[in-house]
Amino acid sequence: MADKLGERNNALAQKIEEAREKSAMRRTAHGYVEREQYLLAMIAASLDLESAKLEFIDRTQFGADVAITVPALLKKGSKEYINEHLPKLLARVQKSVPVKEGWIVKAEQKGLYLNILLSDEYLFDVAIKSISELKERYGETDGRKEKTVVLDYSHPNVAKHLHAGHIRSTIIGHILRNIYEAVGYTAFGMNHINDWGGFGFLMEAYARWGNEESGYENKNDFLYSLYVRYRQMEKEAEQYDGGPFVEFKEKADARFRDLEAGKPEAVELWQKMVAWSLEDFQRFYDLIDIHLDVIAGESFYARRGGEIVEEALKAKTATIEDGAAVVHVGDEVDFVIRRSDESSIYATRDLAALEYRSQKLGAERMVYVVGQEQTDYFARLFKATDMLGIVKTGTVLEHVPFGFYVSSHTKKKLSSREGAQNVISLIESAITYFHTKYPELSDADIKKIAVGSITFNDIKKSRMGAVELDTGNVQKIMQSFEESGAGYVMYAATRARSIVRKYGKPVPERGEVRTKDMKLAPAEVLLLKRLAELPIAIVRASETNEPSVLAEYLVRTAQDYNSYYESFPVLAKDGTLLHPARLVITNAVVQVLINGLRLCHVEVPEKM
RNA sequence: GCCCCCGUAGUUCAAUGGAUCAGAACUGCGGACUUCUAAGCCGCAAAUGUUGGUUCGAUUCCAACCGGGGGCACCA
Repeated sequence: MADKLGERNNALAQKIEEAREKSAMRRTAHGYVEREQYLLAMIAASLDLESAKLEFIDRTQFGADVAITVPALLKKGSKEYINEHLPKLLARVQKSVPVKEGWIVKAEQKGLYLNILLSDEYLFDVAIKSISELKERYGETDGRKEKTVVLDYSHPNVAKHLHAGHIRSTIIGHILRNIYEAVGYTAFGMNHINDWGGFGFLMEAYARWGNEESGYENKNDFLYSLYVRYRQMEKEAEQYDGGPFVEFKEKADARFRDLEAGKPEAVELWQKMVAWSLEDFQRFYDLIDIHLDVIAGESFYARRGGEIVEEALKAKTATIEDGAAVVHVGDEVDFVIRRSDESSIYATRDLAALEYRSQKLGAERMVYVVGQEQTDYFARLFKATDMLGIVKTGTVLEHVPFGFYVSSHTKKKLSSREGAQNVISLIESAITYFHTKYPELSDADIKKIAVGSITFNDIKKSRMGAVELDTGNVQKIMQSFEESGAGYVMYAATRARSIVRKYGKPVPERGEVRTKDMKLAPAEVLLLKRLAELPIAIVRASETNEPSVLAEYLVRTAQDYNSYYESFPVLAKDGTLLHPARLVITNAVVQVLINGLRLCHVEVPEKM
């Protein structure tokens, strides 16, 4: 394999492997945070209730802090559970160490639940302890340590512009990547750029109209103009039955075969064009400050894909139908894995990518963050993967779909032309908008607010829902970003931090807080339990592939804090400390909000 | 035609099959405030598309229907 394509792929393979090694080492070097360092897990462990479900409940409403149920027992019938098992459970809890040592003030049965009232001192102590000890790593857990996940997101198309859908994939994918890392995975974000399919057309177009290149400042715009031009020909061909497009297509297909064969001229031209597009996309990635671990486009997998198809045909797991290689993935459903002219198709490359990620990167889980319109495709791809034995047994393959950006006028998906409304200008508009509105803030803070508002807007609700954009009305779009919740959470964090900053001295250690100061007000009980929930929210977000779970949690936490802030002053006007415990809680709030927001790709500004 | 997703206050969204409250935000109406940042706080009003089924218990699961969106093989 001495051709240019082969050389290039070898170099890329090495880079991918290096990136993975680095990521795995980073994870193991700083160790994993054990689940048992957290409040609910500690209670469960000390009561020997591993299979039980524990959840925080409202003390003002239920007179208790934690409710316990045992789902396994519940299934067998509630009467049996309530009359037999629950009293036994209660007796066990009442004899346990936490009760003897006064961590649990009261344990009682209430209907289906075993309710536990914690002592204020214990609640304060444990919640604060884990936060102040773990600091920026508070929220992480070790549930998935030494597992590898590959996340596939962003995947723009070469020679086209990024559109709104790419933002969603990039943002949701990147945040999921952060979340997976927080639950212990070695996470690996891969940008599977479409840099292969349809390239024959582009190369033929370039051969014909490439001399117009100089008229374009942005080379990707030039490529896009080529795309538009041959698409136009194709459309006309559909209308007038062939025409000049027939010849164009023949030549284009020949060029694509040259490229797949690794012919130097073809590969060189292709590389040049891909670089033009990447340069353009990079502006977006830089602006939003999201950088995937590796860019390995479809081209990287094209060759191996061809071999996989051959092997499948030989093994008779794939057959030829109308000249194309297909896998029967269901009744009367054929999944095309190679075109009838024997060139590769996206499925060919996707199969090879699955194999690479499983065999070479050791991925135990693969997550595809791609729009909901491709649900059928991924179901078939995964079925075919299974039938051909492409990945190791037990590998989890998931398509994580998300809803479209829709026009708030028509409620319909933005057309690709509307979608092509420049993503970059959207971010720039946000920066201008916030600058005008809050002129006293620094450039750095404005950028944090603008980027944070955009990313949070994408994850504040469950990903399947459509995100409405008031197309053509920048002001309205900005308002929706402003109301997205990011500002609210950032604001809560900023004002909490300003209290800590104003105090100016190191925040007291929890050991320095006197027991009598740990007598908690209801708002503090609520807030501390909320703080203790961060790791739970992160785990749930990872299990459901739903960043909105974390976003919701952060908004609720900010709400609880804002409410607390109003009625519980920490410092006197001259800056002297009124109440040490409140300062400790405030400091913990700062840490929790910053940690949660960081996973959501939101940085807290210095000032708001 | 087949397949997928979504139907919850006027609007945009929450709610691992559970509690006495189906929670928020926006809008509307009404408040408080010379202590730490008002992008804030407090209060009032307002909702599970329809009909069945499973269950001790359904917004959640199942079926049908109604309404909205998306997809349907050699594009990605």
